[in-house]
Amino acid sequence: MSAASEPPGLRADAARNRRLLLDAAATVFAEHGTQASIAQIAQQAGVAKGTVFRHFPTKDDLVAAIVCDQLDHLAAVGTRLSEAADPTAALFEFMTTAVDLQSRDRSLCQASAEVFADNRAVQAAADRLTEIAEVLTGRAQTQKGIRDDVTGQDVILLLRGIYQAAAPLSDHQPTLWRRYLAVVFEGLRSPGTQPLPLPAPDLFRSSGTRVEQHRAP
Amino acid sequence: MSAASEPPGLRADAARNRRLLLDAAATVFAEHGTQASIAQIAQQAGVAKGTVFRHFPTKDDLVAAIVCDQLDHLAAVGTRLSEAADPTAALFEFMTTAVDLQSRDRSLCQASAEVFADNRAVQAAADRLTEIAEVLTGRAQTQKGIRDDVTGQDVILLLRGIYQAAAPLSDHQPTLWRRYLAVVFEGLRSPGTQPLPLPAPDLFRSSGTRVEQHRAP
DNA sequence: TCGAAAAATGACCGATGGGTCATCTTCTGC
DNA sequence: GCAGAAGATGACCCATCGGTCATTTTTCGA
Repeated sequence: MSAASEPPGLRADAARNRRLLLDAAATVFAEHGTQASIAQIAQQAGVAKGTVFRHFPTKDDLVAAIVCDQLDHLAAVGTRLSEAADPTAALFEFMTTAVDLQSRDRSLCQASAEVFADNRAVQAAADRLTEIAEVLTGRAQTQKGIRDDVTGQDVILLLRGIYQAAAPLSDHQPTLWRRYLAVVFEGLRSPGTQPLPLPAPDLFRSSGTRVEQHRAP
Repeated sequence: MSAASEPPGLRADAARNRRLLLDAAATVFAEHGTQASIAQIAQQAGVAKGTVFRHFPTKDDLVAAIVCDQLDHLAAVGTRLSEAADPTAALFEFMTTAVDLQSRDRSLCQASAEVFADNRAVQAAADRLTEIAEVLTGRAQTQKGIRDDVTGQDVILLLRGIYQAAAPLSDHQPTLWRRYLAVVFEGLRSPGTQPLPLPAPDLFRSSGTRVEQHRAP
């Protein structure tokens, strides 16, 4: 996808190594999270450490490339589902896919909160994803499938929560998240006993630039 | 509480420093999470680094002490609420308190998944807390306040998820978690459109020993 | 085929952070 | 108020990790 597409003018060996690196990073980050070391990824790719930094100036750049790919993949799924016949079922399927993806890739969930609130590319990918979630949510609301005081942004944030709820037991019960997805979706379904407290989160200022969300550790 | 209670036979200065250390650690871990360094805590306590290791042989021991205190505090709140007149409201208040505590203490949520699945003391405290959650949940179910196919363990895990959903925006909207607590509680309320998928998680084997849950990174 | 540019390499650097230990300080029982 | 034990100190050790760079290897157009 976007980050994985080779920049033009690369020498043959460079292009090959770049692919190897992206594949290796995806694998290693998925399993060990973003705290995996550059050395680990270099080894997995069968390449020297210096080569990693030739392709990605900092570790964050590499993580960002991987995470953007995942977010774009999810956005593509969402786009496809936004034309489904049953909008509420489509939203549920979107959420299922998203949490499942998180459960298979430890880096995805980390990146959404950690270092990348201030990374341009990740921000943009996250915004695209939120946009799709907004569409899916809106369609389900039109169908009266879910309560109308939740937003796409709410849905995105809840995806993170659902995965994290089950995460402590993920080694033991890898699909436990389905249980909590069901609870949350039930909560989204009908207009509840009362409206939700607090306004929905809004990541955008009137100017269109994103609000700072988080400080890097 | 348990971990904070001074072991007997300590010299006066040792006892004083131990208190200073526990207070400092609670403060620093709450703000910066468990990745805060020992040096940082020593400085906050006004004590040399070596002193920290005299009182707590490893960093994990110190983190465990702090986390146990927090878990026990929460368990105490739960115990008090388990005698409330309105069990469903009591459960909701328990959950509110728990998520609020997480939002004020970054270490609490980290510790529940990270290094401490295999720490005796933390495990025991978590078990005590789960026990209380079980009672609160059971009472709310008897009152028909929440669906009867959720368990106290589910509630504990969901607490983590609720906090984590709002965490990416916690700097910007510190009480956003109330919104997602409302969604989840709505999901817990009445018997939904269908029973929850998957059996509830069960941390205990028939022997009573806890199942291994997570590998340390 | 050859030579220059591009890329790969891996030893190296500096910062960080957990943990140790010889030495100095403080407490406490007598 | 003294002696010896308990405790505090901080310099030090070592492993890890992100990142750099001089040197060597590979590519590829002419």
